[in-house]
Amino acid sequence: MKKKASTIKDIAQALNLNISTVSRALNNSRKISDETKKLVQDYAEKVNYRPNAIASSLRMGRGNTIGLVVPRINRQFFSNLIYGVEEVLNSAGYNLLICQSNELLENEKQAINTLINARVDGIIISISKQTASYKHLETVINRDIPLIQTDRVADLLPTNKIVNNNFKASYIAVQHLLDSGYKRIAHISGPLAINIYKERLNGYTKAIEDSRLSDKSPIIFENIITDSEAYKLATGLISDKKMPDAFFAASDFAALGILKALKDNNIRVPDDVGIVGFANEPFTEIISPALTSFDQYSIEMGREAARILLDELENKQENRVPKQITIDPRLIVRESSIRRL
Amino acid sequence: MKKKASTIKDIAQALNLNISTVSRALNNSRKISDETKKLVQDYAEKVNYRPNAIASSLRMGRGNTIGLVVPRINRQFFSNLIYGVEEVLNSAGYNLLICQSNELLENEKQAINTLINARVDGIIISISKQTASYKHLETVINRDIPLIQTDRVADLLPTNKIVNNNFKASYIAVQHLLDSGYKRIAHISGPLAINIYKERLNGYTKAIEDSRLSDKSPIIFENIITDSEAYKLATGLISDKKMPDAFFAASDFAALGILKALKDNNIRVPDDVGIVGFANEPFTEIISPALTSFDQYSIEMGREAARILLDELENKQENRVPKQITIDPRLIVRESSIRRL
DNA sequence: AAAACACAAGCAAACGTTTGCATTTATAAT
DNA sequence: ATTATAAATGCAAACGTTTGCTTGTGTTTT
Repeated sequence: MKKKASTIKDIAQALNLNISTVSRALNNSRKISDETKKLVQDYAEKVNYRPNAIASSLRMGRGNTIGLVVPRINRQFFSNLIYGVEEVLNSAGYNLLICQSNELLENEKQAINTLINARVDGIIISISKQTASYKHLETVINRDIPLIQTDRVADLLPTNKIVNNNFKASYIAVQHLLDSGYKRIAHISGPLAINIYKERLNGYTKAIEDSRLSDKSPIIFENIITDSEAYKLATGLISDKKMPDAFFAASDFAALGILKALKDNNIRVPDDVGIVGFANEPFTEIISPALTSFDQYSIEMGREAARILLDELENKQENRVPKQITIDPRLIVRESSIRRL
Repeated sequence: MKKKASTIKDIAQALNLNISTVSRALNNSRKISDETKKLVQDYAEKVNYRPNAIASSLRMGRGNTIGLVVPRINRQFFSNLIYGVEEVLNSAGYNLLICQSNELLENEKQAINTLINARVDGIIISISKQTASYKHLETVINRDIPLIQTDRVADLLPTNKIVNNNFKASYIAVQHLLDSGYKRIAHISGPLAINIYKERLNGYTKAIEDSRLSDKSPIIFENIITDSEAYKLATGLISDKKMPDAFFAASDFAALGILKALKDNNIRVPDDVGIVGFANEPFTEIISPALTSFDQYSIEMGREAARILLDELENKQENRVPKQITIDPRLIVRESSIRRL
């Protein structure tokens, strides 16, 4: 004997009013007398009326929902991003539909599909490692669904973008190591298919080129992300006696692996070898020696992505020019890169 | 001159069919001839038809969407939880609507409201620090929306629950410290309004009682969560010369604060003082000495929560008895708690 | 006192699906 | 040839809102 949820129709019936009146009363329309409004609202309260957002969405043609696609929800960077997105979106009255691609293109396509079908008002995405074809994203654009790319972006797509200045940050990282007196600086890079790693690599290369070093040959190791990969790499370098005197790693985890390997082989950091990481993972300030790294303002990136999206939604105008917001990561100097002389 | 998205009505018109036929063809109903199916499906493909999930939801009375409410998306534990939930839900064809309460009851209520209005099929929640009144959750139950509580739960509410066995884990933590030869074991607790901290405290107390220690007086410090709070606490204990010889902290961050303070005061861990934390935060195995802690299987908890929910949704039956799934956290022994003799 | 005007409320269509039932057509059973 | 049966399609209502338009009152203006 469960009573089903009450609708405006029920209320109208009970109060001997028309549903349009009830609807307007609940939405505080000025066309309705205060008297009736109170009557309706009180009764709605009493019967625990909850507006059916689905019906409303259908009628209004929009659901106040934003879709978000990230590679992995539980990576610190992305969970911070989501945090920021949710914060802004929620206080603007939007809901957040979240999908993760697990770094797989197939899942990403699937997610985009779901979001389109759900008629989200906009989509924020950080593309997967595999994403090299952009057809699914073009579909989004063609449907006039505002699309914002963050962090990992497809440069060619004409969408708003929120990114870090990876090039500049890397350039600064190398300069910092040079300033500390290191001379043979290696770069540990990630999968170059992802633009951020490519950019960090470029920043590194340029900085080395621009340096006053006599030996300007870059030392690059690609596709190293986990600490164990880095550990192996560093161990190999030690036994091959090819140890550089500094590392700029494109990820903190890679930096950590290097650090562990060096410690295990009694090579002193920062005295013998300097290290700079990237992302300012929580552990960087906790380990010993604390790791120099870059704060990416991930929460703020999320907030900004949401803000841009809201702006686009609320000031709908023709022929917008896609803009790109670039945030400079902040170098956080810690022990691992300051040579005690 | 933008063409609006095509609907089954458009397809029906173009193909000179009835919309019901189109609908059935797209849903692969057996009532439709293969011929017509192919015709419809091909045409739908051609015009890039996307079913309007909102309309479908309205008609069907359900939207294949699950709501999730957590205190903070970007805490490791919760982002892992979400990861697990998303994984299971997504492959079962459900969408995930995420809200964070920011540890505020008001936000939590608001989130629940939104989710009810969105007519989600079920809700998974980890309640906020402030949540002491459960009216909003009762509303959910009264509306027959399946509700699953995880980790932080309101015991009195008759819902399914996925929890850690905090009592048992704490008991084991203390036993482990006793086995390592520590004799004055303190407990650093969190806000006791949250059940998990209460349970951990109880486990600690019981273990001390059950011990063979001559001095069985518990040493408890409440409401310490951040590492800086713990740092201050430990520093105070040192200057007051009231240092216990071991700490079991209800959070890794508290444990970290203690550890830092001890190191800064040249007290050796684990030789002079032992430490055990809780949650197995990523940093625990990275710092030196590595911190003994408890893995909570957070991803698996998320998966399990989602599974339970799906089960409840798919095998709808009257008078279900709410069940509680308890997961034993796993003690991960690291350096910080093994006394080298 | 008639015309003009607000104001409040009602009517009905629309959003895009799904689905029970009715109808048509082709096929099988008598 | 007639009827019963099955197969394929069409019709129309329903889900719960929102909103332009119409209608009915009572108040103001001339």
